[in-house]
Amino acid sequence: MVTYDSILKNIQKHLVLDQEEIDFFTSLIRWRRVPKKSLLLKEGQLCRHLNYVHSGALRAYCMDKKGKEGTIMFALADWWITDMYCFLNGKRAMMQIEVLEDSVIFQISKENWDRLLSDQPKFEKLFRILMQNAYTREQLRAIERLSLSAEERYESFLAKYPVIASTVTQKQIASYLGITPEFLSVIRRMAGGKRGRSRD
Amino acid sequence: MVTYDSILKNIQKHLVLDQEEIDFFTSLIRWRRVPKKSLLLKEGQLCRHLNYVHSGALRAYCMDKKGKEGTIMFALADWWITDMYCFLNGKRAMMQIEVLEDSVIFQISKENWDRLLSDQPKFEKLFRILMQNAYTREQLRAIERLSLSAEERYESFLAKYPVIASTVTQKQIASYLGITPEFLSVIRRMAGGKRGRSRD
DNA sequence: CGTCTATTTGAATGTACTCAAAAGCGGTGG
DNA sequence: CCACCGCTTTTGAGTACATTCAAATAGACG
Repeated sequence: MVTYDSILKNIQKHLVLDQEEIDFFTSLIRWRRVPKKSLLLKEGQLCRHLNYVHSGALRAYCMDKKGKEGTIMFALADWWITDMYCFLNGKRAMMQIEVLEDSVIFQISKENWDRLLSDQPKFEKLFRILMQNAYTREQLRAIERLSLSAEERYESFLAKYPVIASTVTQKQIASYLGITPEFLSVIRRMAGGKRGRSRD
Repeated sequence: MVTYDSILKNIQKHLVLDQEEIDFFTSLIRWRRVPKKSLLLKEGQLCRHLNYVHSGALRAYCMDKKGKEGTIMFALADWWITDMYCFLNGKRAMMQIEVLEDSVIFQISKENWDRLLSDQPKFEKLFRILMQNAYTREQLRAIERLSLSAEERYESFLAKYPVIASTVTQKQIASYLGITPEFLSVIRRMAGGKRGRSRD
């Protein structure tokens, strides 16, 4: 029913694998169905797994002391997601990972991840590339946060992640952009006004 | 005069190298003295090198359309710095890297970096770890930006990077935190006031 | 010593937030 | 199938946090 095609294709964008390596890799992962609204990771838990999203939608977020949510990332099909810092360092999670739509994920445990990297160092390259992509993405986000207005960040988000934008709520987008949902609503009204007027 | 000890020690925190690997690695890097106030990388240039700071201080920043600077990162002794996205993808730099103090750096060109990774895949692990550290650092920065006030972000910066804080100007710290130097000055006055009053 | 930039200070302004309430929308059970 | 419930989105008024601009002061460097 659920095959490893998606995750293997994702990996084989970066590595050439023989059958033995494929078998070893697949022996280390397990697939899980996770229902909408469930929490894949709760704050304070140990984060034991790295997750690949086969289908569905997840969101990682954290709470500030006033209870306001800050969305750290979204993960749709073909994305990897975990609380990376806690996964790597065996610390308790600072974030929660919430299931936005019924999803199917592949999980690799920290133990198996360590085994994968020590037994098959070839996979170092895969994770080097995934980490460098994640790094450059976060750095670009920091740059946009420093140099763009809330409205420009919203436009940039729509342009970069149109599929996410049409999957998640505005409240969630607002918490990713670092603004309130009320203010995002104002931004959308203003932007709509601009476009509307330009057609006169 | 300048030895490879510092960079080799940095690498050997993550990898065990034999003499041949050390020789190969050092054959791929060159050291450079760079004077204060010079630009190691200019916006629009191709970013051809990954830099390791042996001594001194560098800063990466970008300009928004109003000419306001946003500091992306600082790099003191024993840090790695480049415009990673452009280094990896051969794009023109979006950021500038400025020399804050007379510095000595080790550079590895993109060509040599590619060669290093293909000839000595062992180094994949090194860069996987450097990338994952950079990623988790940027992610934490995003979290703080989402959930902390300007004053709290400043306190966190002081706690995390005391050496940087005492090396660079307040203007530069402000541009890293995403606030104006005037407002940072107000924050410092208020914080000083708090500490002062608490001694009454 | 003079120049240049960083830092401080204050007033006026603007951007984004809080709070409250109404409207919209989706899901669920009767 | 419809009515209700809960959550999201919109709207507006008042407010707070942070910016801009201008000017004075302090520091660093040649």
